[in-house]
Amino acid sequence: MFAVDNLFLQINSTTMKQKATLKNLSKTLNISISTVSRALKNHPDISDETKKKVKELAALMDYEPNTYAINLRTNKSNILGVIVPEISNFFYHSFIAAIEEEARRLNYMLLILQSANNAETELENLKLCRMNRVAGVFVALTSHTKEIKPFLQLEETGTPIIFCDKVPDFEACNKICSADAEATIISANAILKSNKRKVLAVLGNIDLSITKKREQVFKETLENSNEQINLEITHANSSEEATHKTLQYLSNNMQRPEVIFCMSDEILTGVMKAIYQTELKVPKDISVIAISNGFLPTLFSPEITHVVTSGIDLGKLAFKRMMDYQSGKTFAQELTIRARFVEGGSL
Amino acid sequence: MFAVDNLFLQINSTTMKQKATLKNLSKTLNISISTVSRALKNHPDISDETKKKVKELAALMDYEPNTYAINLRTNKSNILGVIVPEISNFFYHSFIAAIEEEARRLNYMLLILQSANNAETELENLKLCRMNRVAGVFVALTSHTKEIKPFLQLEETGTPIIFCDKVPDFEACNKICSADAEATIISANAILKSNKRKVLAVLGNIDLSITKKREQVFKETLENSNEQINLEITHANSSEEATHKTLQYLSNNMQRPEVIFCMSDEILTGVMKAIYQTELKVPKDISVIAISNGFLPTLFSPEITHVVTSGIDLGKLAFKRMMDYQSGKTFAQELTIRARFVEGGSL
DNA sequence: GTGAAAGCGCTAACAG
DNA sequence: CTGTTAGCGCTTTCAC
Repeated sequence: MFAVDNLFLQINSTTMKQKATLKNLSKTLNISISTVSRALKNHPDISDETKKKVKELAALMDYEPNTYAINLRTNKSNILGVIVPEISNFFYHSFIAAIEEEARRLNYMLLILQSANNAETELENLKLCRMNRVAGVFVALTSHTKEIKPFLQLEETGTPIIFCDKVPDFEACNKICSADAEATIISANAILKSNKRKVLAVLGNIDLSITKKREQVFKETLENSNEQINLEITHANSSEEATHKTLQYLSNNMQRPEVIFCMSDEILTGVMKAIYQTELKVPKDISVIAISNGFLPTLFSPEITHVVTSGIDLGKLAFKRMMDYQSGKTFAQELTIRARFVEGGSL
Repeated sequence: MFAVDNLFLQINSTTMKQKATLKNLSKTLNISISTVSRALKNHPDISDETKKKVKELAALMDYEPNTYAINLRTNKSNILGVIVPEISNFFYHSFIAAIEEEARRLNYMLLILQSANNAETELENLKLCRMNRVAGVFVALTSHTKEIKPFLQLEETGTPIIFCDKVPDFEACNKICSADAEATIISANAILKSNKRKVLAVLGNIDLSITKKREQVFKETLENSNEQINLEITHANSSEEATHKTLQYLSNNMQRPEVIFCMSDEILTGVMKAIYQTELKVPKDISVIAISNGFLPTLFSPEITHVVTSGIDLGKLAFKRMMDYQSGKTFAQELTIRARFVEGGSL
């Protein structure tokens, strides 16, 4: 204690204002920088006495290692890149939140980047990841991404890339996907079981592969059922457009669908607004089923029957894959999050 | 061109695999590192010829500056810290999205950290900011934060701290707030104007200063109106609790409120669920008004009349303040985002 | 057990 | 106009 008090005085008068660095610590203690460095990391070579001395002073001076120096020296970082088309989206939002939680637990930091659903911005984001020597990157591709070479190139230099949700076709890479087909099949089967025969499917941007996939599977499932289904399909690029399109179908009393399938949360909000604008009651006059991230359908009354593909689950699994990669399992692997049916009162 | 081709061959055979650094560039070009560095930054001293040569090679070798080296050398970074109690919250989410957008525009990167509404985690987050030599930090305090000294200390070392939304009482610091009182007054006045006299106010966690403030202002505004108002107040710590509490009031037919005031989006979702569980119709049987971030009220039908305090506006203003700070305006300043009344059909 | 020394990639005085 | 030099703070080999 006495020694420390002594030091304190000394520091107060001369070095207090100095930034605590290994060099400064070593100077005040009159030992070498390397010894200080080792002591702080509990290197076995260093005597307990020295360790104690060093650590006490370090605490006193609020020593904090300079991450830039460390990263420069070791040529790596504990930063993980996360590149998503957009943050303001239920799915990606919970995806990021899940990764954030895991990252914090395991002492990683996150560089969160959104591509504004723009392939060029995405490339820039990748560059930012490179420049920051990230330890790995999670990426959900934009719908316009044609070229994944830059990603694979980065991976070749030893930086793990985990493609999430929106993944490329190319096989030899790590992918974490939602069970899109499964979710769609579950939805279609629920509709079949409900015995409604006039079906309206409101889908997203027609250019997105996820839209194409869901459309195809949805159609097939209904067709293969041997039931006489009257299926209408429409596409909307936004919640507003979904409202608009849906209203057209609802206003035509002859053709009015008995059940509406919404392929996403965004579509669902649009569709529900359309329904509210009519006098139709759910589920008496019209039924609704959606594929969703899980939160939104519970806001309505009755709650909307939906199939969950969870961004949280996806984020957690992606993170786990990243950690496995970091510990050597670098082979390509495709993992899938299962879909889950959630009974609401809307079907 | 010939020269470049030549270089290419040379690179291909010997240096291609090397990481592009100033050193490597300088070696291949037989000029000094500093000249390369200057050429790349368009330093006026350097001849156009040299600049051209250097830039061509840099492009060819995919040169990317090492941010760690730069930050170490210059002892600063283009990273801004963002510390919020939680991301999964309409308000903070849009707050972050707004900052993200501005940051991207001005070439800053974001270190997004959530404190899980825990003062200790918040302190750790601050430490992460320090360790990363962030150029500034935006912070929305947790409701448990008692001690803001660590923040002020960081500011003393030259790192701007902008307190946002949940700000400390201490005056001598930069704050960006929503006009809480104003939003509450607008809500209360809307209720007074509606001539409903049985009012239920559903508020958030009673320990939060924002709750106290809104409660106090709400009460005062109603009291000062000289109208005979029958006001009930209840508190809920979660959406679920809000549902539960609201149901108790709704089930009692004698006492049933005519209008419900929801102090936040979270509360609003809970209250609406409760209403849905009864046979009551909005606004015929019961009216609703909320203070909100703007998105959620539009999901219901009729849309909920609300007062917007926008996370986006707050984020944008906070970012602007940060930039002003960076360019020298370091004096303490308190800025306020005005509230905006949005007519829905629920009152 | 401890220290000396080299170097990660870059910037910025200073010197020509 | 270009080069030399001295670090930023840290890790790590090698030597004692």
